[in-house]
Amino acid sequence: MSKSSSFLSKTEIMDAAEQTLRRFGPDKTSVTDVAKLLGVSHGTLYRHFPSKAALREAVTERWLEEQIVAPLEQIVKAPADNALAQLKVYIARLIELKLHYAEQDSEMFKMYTDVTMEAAELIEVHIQRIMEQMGILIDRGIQQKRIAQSAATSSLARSLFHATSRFHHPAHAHEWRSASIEQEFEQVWQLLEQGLTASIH
Amino acid sequence: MSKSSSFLSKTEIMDAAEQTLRRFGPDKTSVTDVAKLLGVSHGTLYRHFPSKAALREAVTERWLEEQIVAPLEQIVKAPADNALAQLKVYIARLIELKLHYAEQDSEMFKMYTDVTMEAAELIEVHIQRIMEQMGILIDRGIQQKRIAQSAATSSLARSLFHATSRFHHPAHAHEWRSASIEQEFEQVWQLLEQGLTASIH
DNA sequence: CAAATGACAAATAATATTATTTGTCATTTG
DNA sequence: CAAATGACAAATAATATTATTTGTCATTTG
Repeated sequence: MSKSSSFLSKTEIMDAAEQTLRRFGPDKTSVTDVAKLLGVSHGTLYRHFPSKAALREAVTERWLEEQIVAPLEQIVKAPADNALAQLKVYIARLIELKLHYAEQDSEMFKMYTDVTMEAAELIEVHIQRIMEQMGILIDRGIQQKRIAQSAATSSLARSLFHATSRFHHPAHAHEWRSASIEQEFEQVWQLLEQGLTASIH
Repeated sequence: MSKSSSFLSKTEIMDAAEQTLRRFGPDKTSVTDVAKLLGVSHGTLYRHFPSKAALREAVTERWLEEQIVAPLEQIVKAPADNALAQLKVYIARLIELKLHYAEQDSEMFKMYTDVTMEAAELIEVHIQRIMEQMGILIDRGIQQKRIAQSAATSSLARSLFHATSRFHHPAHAHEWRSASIEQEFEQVWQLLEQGLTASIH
């Protein structure tokens, strides 16, 4: 992780912070550890981030964008003749990604879980991003006459997000080990899908 | 809290434990504190409960039964010409009760939150109780042709429980302060209700 | 003799002490 | 002169030490 330019950039600091977080976990990484990895004094980091919390949040925000929102954007961008099926794929993928990172990138997932408790604003923005993506799929479904226009798109997106919280909210991560969790989502989805299509079939 | 009979009963111990939990909170109450309140040696309590965890769980189980399940049973028992509306009242009341105790009986609610993390079995039994009650209302709704028999009653009950987790699971308690929480439930319910009634209207 | 006691060891928690970390800012460096 | 440094105080965390709590069981009590 040698610096490419003469001056230290936010990105370089965030890269080093992420690496340190993965190694020591969010409880054990200090600003000093990150500075040590970069070969600079810890005071330098305070010229780029106003506080440790700001650095943690910046790293988490980027992680969410790259690891969760970007892969989901692929689904939204892909052409689909059945937007309702696509919406299910979208939500199933959201759940799958959360489960995957909870297991495979546990320290960064813990960081994200911590930030969820502390930085409500950042998380609200992230949820907003997810709901916007879902909104696109819902609108597409309405145009295809596969989803009934029973409420505003944004309300529907929010309701779908909340109704599936158990499957993607980090507070429930320990419940994801259950053998029946996939089946449980499947059944919740059946109910929601019937709600979305009501008065069409 | 003077003992009514010559021998110490489980109930007396649980009463004293509940009183102590309310006063000191689940983190600060020791078995010795409970024994002190009863005027007995702490060893005596171990003749009635195998461990502190068992006592905590017994108290929580009783609390859930009395404070949550019993009031809900009133709704289930009441005669209703519209079982679907009754089902909504049931779930709204479940949410209202959780919110009420989170605010008004915070130490016992904290005890319940702790137990939810530790004693999965006890909580699974409690959820089972709730789902049985919901099952009765769902069956009633099917008979009244207000709910479509799209899946097994127990599956529907479980799905409704999971889809509304955000509003009654203690891990979300801090989110219940949001001003829009009631409206959010209202919208999730609209979607679920349309799912439940699909192919009837 | 069933119920309760209380002395005891091991585990856990609380407190006191020491070490690290966070955040600032006057000074240094390229 | 913008960027980085490093000395410093205050806040926080880690460790060591002491006190309490948990759980057991041989003995006592009504």
